[in-house]
Amino acid sequence: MSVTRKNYPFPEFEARWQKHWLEAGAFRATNPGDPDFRTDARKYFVLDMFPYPSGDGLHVGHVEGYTATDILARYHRLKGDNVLHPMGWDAFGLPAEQYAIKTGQHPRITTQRNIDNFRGQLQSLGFSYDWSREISTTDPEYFHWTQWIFLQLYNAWVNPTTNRAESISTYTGEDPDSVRLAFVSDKPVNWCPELGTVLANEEVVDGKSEVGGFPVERRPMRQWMLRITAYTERLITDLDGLDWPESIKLLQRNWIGRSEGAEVRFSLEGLEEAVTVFTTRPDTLFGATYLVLAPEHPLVETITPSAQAEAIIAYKKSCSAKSDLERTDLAKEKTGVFTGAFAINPVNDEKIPVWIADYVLTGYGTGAIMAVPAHDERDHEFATTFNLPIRSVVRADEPQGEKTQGCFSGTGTAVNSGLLDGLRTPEAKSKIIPWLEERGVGRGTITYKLRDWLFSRQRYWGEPFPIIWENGSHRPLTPEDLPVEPPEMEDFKPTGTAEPPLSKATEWVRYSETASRELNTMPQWAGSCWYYLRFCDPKNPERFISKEAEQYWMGRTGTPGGVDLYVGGTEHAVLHLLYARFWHKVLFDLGHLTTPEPFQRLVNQGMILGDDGQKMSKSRGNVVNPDAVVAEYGADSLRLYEMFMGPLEHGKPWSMTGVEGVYRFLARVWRMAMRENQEGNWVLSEDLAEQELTSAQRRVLHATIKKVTQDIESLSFNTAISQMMIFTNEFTNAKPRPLEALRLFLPLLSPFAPHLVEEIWSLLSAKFAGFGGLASQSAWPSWNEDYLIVDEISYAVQINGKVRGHLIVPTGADKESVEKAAFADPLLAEILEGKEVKKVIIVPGRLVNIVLA
RNA sequence: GGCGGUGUAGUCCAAUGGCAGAGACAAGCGACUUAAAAUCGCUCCAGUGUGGGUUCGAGUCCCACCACCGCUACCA
Repeated sequence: MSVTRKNYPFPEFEARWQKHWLEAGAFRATNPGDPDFRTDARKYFVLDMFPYPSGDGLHVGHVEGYTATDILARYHRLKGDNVLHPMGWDAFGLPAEQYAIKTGQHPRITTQRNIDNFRGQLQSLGFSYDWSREISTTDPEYFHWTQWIFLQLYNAWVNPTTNRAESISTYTGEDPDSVRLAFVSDKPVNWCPELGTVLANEEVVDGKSEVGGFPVERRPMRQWMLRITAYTERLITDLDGLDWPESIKLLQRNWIGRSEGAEVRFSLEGLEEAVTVFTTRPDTLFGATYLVLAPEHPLVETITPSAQAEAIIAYKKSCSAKSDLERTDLAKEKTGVFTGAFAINPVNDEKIPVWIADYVLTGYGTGAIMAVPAHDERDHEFATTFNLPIRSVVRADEPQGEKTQGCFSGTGTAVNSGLLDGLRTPEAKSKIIPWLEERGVGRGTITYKLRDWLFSRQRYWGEPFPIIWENGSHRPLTPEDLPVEPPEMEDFKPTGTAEPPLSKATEWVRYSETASRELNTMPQWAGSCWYYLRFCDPKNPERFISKEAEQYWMGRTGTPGGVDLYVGGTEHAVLHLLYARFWHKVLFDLGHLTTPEPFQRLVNQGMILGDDGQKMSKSRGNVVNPDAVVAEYGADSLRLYEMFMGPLEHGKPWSMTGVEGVYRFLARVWRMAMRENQEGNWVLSEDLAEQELTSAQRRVLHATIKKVTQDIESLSFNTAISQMMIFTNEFTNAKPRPLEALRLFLPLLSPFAPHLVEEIWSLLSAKFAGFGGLASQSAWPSWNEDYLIVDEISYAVQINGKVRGHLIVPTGADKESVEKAAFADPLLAEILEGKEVKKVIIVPGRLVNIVLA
């Protein structure tokens, strides 16, 4: 830390103002019904992705997003809005539990310590959160309602006629458990032996766990699932009405992975069973030269003649032995075995062989494909490896040249395809589907990549399920039984088997003589799926959110989303943001919410890189600790620097000298009002005076109000700061300095550097009029366009687009007089000597372009 | 491999299709100072990754390529 004297005395006042704001409740949002609720104010709900309180503390990446939202929150307060700007903790999760296992400390203790640390760090940055609304997902008063929402899911189904969730009591079929939105499944799941838990598809990357990078294998286990697939269409179409980055919408659409195509039934030679395949290219049916089933396909045993049985069993064994990691590693080499069975192609009655291969996945489509090696790369590779026939049935529009070796997977014209010959690919598709349907051998259909959400984990540190098992069947607890708190346990280590750690709490597990509790817990995502709702009404003991609070904070007219602005990192594009939308829609369908979408406007902050341009990491040694920056340069400098680095959405490298730059700027602002006297104390500057602004000063001031206002609205904080630097450069040396400039400027700076502004504001209010109260609660200034007008404008004079001279004309001159003035210029006359003018283009206020023949 | 994003001064970054520079960092010079720091003032530097195209006019729009970053990956 520097021992030199600070350029401005931030250590003397930053902590003081933080304390003052907190004690005064300066940033408290009011709900309808509160005594000081203002009915005339508009609501503004600006939300951060609440952090997981890790032991490492706050990262400069957190600070970036949190500063952006804090600026918006403070800006909207100054505009008079009722601003909801809350903070909380996503505190269940694997790292806390693993740390607890390592150190023997209960996760509740370490989590509480980390939360206290995070809260202290956030408060030291002056963020204007309404701390009276703080929540933690691990608090029983909070997860009470997480469990309640699970019961809503358990007790609901999506009625196919309305395509909306409703009470399970409206279901008239025989097996309600087959349609519940929360259900039990025995399908193969992602099991991570190292972590001792199962994981959602979204948590598995390259066959490894997203947390820790441990190998993940597939094995069948009894697990709770959430039927997110019932919402695929709405999760896609409702993206349209949201003000989100297109790239994030695209990520979600791709993750949901909608594919239009057809299912086609291939009968099997000598057998009653048939194989149904899914294809997006039914127009290539005539080019299908073999079928492939996934090794786990249920028909494999049935269709395999005894002669082949051994080879098939051996292959299946080798596949299941492979972890997902190995399967992806070996992606290039296609493997497979002929089953010995043959299928009949329904379009031409051709007899084609049936193979099994692990490049066909059991979970997608029907788990079986028709292979068209001439027009699908994977099929082509497989057919080449195993010497299977390749038949071309689509002619490319353009000759493929040398690439006769490869396959053509684009669209073109059907050939060698009987009734489809001569048709373009889209027409061929729409002709063959009705043809298949008429003959009962196929139908048009849509499949999705999105699978149901695996919702249970074999962990201790998570929400217990409000479920009881008795005689092998499950039933829900009632809302009166909530919350279900986890048992106090000394030993919460994973058991090393699929048996969850809660099984060791035998007292807790036993619910009655014959019934026992569900032993799994919910995944970390559960708590973050609805926390934004709880912020609206965090203390309500009766409901997860009151009707009034929900309608007020989440209601919007004309748009589907409730939260006005949501800022966070891209890493949640397909996890949290998809899960939260799903829960929100279920609660909406069940009548608990008024909007169909949770987040209207979403912004992703870019990643802050180390000063070497690399991702910050401990191993690279390029991590910047926000606490150290605050200690050396102050909270305002850190906030301002992170906003000045560049566009919010972009990745940008850290630069300590850049921090010094904004620090010097803040010191200049300080010296606009303050002067250091002989004794080395800061006193109000004698240059300050109630003085009329010059027209040049007034122009800069109002241009600054305009630019900062517009740039905050568009989240262009870096250019807003740049404009405030222009203002400061203009005014630091002005003598006398008009107080009016500070009255209007300080509120502009206060969302960015709130401590500094608050301090100057209070020092000025002691001596001058018009600075009363807190700067954080003053008013946002407005600008006057008239003050921005200048008397004369310089026009560029171009010949054929090249600048050749300049021209000063009075503001507001019409095109004709500008043109006249341009031609009156003797320099121009010289250049134009003997040339023919073809065209004159005049851009008002900017330039004259003379086009010569 | 696919998708998305970004390429502008030594560096970070600005520029509704209209004079490439708002701001900052770094560098240099000067003022103040016994000196230094701090502060103040001034100065320097690119024709916008490459190649085409559209246009009176392109950093900006279109096409192709290159580089870097991010996401995704046998999804039929």
